[in-house]
Amino acid sequence: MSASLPPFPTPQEPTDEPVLLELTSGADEPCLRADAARNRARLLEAAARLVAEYGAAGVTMEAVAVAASVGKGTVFRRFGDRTGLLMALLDHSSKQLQAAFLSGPPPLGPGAPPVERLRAFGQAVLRQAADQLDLQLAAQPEPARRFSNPPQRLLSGHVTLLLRQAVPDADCVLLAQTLMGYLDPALIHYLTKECKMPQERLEAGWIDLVARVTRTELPQ
Amino acid sequence: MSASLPPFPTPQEPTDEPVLLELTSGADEPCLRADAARNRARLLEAAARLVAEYGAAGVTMEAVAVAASVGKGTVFRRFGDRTGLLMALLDHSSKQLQAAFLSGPPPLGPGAPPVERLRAFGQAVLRQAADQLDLQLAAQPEPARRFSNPPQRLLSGHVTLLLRQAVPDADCVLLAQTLMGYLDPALIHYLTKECKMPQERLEAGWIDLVARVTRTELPQ
DNA sequence: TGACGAACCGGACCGAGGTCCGTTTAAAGT
DNA sequence: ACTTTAAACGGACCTCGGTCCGGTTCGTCA
Repeated sequence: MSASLPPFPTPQEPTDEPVLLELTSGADEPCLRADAARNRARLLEAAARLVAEYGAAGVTMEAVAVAASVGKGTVFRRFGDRTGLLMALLDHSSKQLQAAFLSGPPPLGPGAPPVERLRAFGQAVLRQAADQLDLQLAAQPEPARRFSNPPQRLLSGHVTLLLRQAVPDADCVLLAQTLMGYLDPALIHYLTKECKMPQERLEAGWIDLVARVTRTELPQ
Repeated sequence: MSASLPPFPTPQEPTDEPVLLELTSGADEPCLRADAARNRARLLEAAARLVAEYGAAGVTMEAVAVAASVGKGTVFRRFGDRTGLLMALLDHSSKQLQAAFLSGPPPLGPGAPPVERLRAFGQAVLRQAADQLDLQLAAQPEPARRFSNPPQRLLSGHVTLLLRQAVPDADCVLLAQTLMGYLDPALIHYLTKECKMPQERLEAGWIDLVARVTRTELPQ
């Protein structure tokens, strides 16, 4: 456990919370017209079917359009681009994770000391990446936007807050980005698929990394 | 300086060095036929011109082919794909950096203690990324290959070796990937361009990160 | 020098992402 | 019910990365 920090039963500091909230409540679906909503659902379902059958690589914008009996332009109007469509597919489990660490039970949610929450957070992200790896890889935006997309910012924002509690006088934004880098789907793919590392090693690596970054001792 | 570590005047451990060497001596240009070599040079020069004039986004495979008065197929035959061409453009400065940390003067090259070399390494990479940022971004391969490409592996391999000297009983491969994540061009772009962070903050962040990861004290 | 084969060349071709714009339609107001 | 209008629709169209294959050229060996 951490050395000089009292346990933190407080949910979060209210001063920093708005940052997260405004990112959480993305104005994703302002209120779609009836036909638009119907087509959106059709498209998502068709895309999910294609993923299940041919993998993420099989999700061609035109294929999705055809499978949903919808014009190609409609797909782009609704989701912006291919990345947007794939991220929409990931949205559900993404929201679940968010809820878990924003308001779920400890140690992931509020109530546990920050370092413990950090450990749980990494573990949760690593396990979510284990399934969905191909989809998360395919949903990765072009490099220039990898860090600016809302879900990514929400996650790193959360890590930043936890770090601020754990190591108040560090440059927590930079440290948070470093920690998030460890959870990059592309890295996880490389380590697990190409280097054949077992999941447990990645999780142990995360625990160790958190300890080093926060300058605390390893648990147990 | 580091606490319990003796200074390391030895260049590198010879046992691990082959790993780096085999990566360094990539069989890039086995010995091209005369016309092929000529076209290769033409293409690189044309590509560089296009970068200078329109930025990396202007480097279209066909545009390069036309500017070099060469068939489109030739571009692909020589460089494989767009990423290959852009990486070839970066190759020169990339090789320079390699030479600097493999056999250059300390603290970057052999002769300085590993933690000091790590600090110098990050600084060098950050500064090289500062120029060439657009090019390095554009040269980024698709996510699934970001970590498997030779230059990346050479860099992370070097960091791994340094870490093995600094923190022998850690999982240095994972720690090295973490450190490399901090030096990701996409992250640097996000932090400097979108978050407006000054270069100095990134460099200070690196120094601090190295200290935390190696569990040493900050210098000075 | 002449002939042979491997390497190279080039541009037609294909697939996929993304844009455009004329047409259709859902919903709100009269 | 009728008009209106902003939003949604759809598919032709464009660009660009990547492939393919028939024709050409370099280097070698006799």
